[in-house]
Amino acid sequence: MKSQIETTKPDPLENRWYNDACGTALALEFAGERWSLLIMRELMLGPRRFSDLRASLPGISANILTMRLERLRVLDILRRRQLDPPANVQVYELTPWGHEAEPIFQAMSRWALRSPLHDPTLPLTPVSAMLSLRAMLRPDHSAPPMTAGFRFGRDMFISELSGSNLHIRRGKPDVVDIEFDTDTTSLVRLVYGKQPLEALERQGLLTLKGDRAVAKVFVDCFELPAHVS
Amino acid sequence: MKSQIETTKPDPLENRWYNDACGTALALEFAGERWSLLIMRELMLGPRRFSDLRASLPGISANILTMRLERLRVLDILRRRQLDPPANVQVYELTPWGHEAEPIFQAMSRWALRSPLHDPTLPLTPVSAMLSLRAMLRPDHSAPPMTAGFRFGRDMFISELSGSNLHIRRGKPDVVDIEFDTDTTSLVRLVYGKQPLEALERQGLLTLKGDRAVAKVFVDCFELPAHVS
DNA sequence: CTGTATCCGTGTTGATACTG
DNA sequence: CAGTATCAACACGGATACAG
Repeated sequence: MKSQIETTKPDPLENRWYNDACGTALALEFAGERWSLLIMRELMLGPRRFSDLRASLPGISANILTMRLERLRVLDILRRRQLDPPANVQVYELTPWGHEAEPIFQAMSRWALRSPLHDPTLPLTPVSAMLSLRAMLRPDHSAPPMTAGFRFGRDMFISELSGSNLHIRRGKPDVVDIEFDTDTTSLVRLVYGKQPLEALERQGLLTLKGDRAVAKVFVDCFELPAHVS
Repeated sequence: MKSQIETTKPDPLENRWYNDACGTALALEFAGERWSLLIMRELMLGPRRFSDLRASLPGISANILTMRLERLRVLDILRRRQLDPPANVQVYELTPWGHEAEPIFQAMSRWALRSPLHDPTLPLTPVSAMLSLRAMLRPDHSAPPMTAGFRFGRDMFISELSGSNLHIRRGKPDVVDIEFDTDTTSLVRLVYGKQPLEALERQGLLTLKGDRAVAKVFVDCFELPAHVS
């Protein structure tokens, strides 16, 4: 069929699945293959290494991850970068345009979490837990600006809440108003399950530093969408 | 691996691809298979028949369409409905929750169309053309409220522009301020390519009814996002 | 005519093992 | 650690046949 000589490495760009000028179809051609969007999600809060990604995406196999990364790279959604010595490792990071995909994740989350099939006890990566906060920030909350730190083992984040904006970056939470040291599932139970802070602390699932009242104000800024039917 | 006896009809619900509490992963389990989102897109502006869908989704095969429809039905994203006599045909229509997926399409479109790989000359279905108008409505436009009708052969729509809202429904455009009789590609050239109305009319690609000045105001309410880099 | 089911060739996916 | 190679299983798309 193709008049073109077959190349050893198939060009990811000529693989057009849908022949459609529609933006949705185009997005699906870019990132509609299995795993692609989840890889992008894991990169939304900063560069990651190959093995980080593999560990965060339970079930993906190495060859598929390689293929997806290569395709996303060719499409200019992400880049591969060699870290300066002495680290000297390579990481994958989103391009500015890749970062602009975040509204897709927010729209998908807000829609899908309304299903009664959502199971909040399933595991969650630190990145998706943090991104979910941004997606589920109540537009009508009235909390004052504050900073909150999160420690999920080695993964640490600093978030700055200010009005309808929640800025998130990786980093050791040094000077923050409140700091949670926990795992992602417990954070979900606290923030979305409205499980009492004290109960989680008593079970040893969460440690809070900072003002307890401020922490409760923070938690109340977030809300899962209501289930359908 | 599975301790369960295999059923003749595999339950679409037990097919969990990603084991992840993240909303994005859940959305991808619901609608991440090939074609699913495009089927939903085609239903966003009203019920369609099996053969309508098949014709709108060039490349899908009948068995795949059947499988996707069944899965979306079980998930309560769409329903199958028997039209009253004398029509007596069955149609597929989104549930209210299915309709709530529209922000996903908007986010995907706005993101993907910024790629230089977007080819606006590819074919476009009437539904995606109309939906794109809603996605690409400039938030800062200052046009007064107006109604615009669209005829793409048998597919007819009425849109009501009012501030930042563009309501769209199927229907014969009877009492509208302006009416376009054209094909989707020409509409794209007019609205996003900013090709002059008169040029398209001269080529016989478009017929306008109503006030020409109003039509130009309408067209200027829409804008494609700028390409990256 | 509308929609569904079955068969089959092909390409994609993913688990395992392996290499620089 | 960061991938590559191999191979089996599955999903896809096309054709065809079937049912209302």
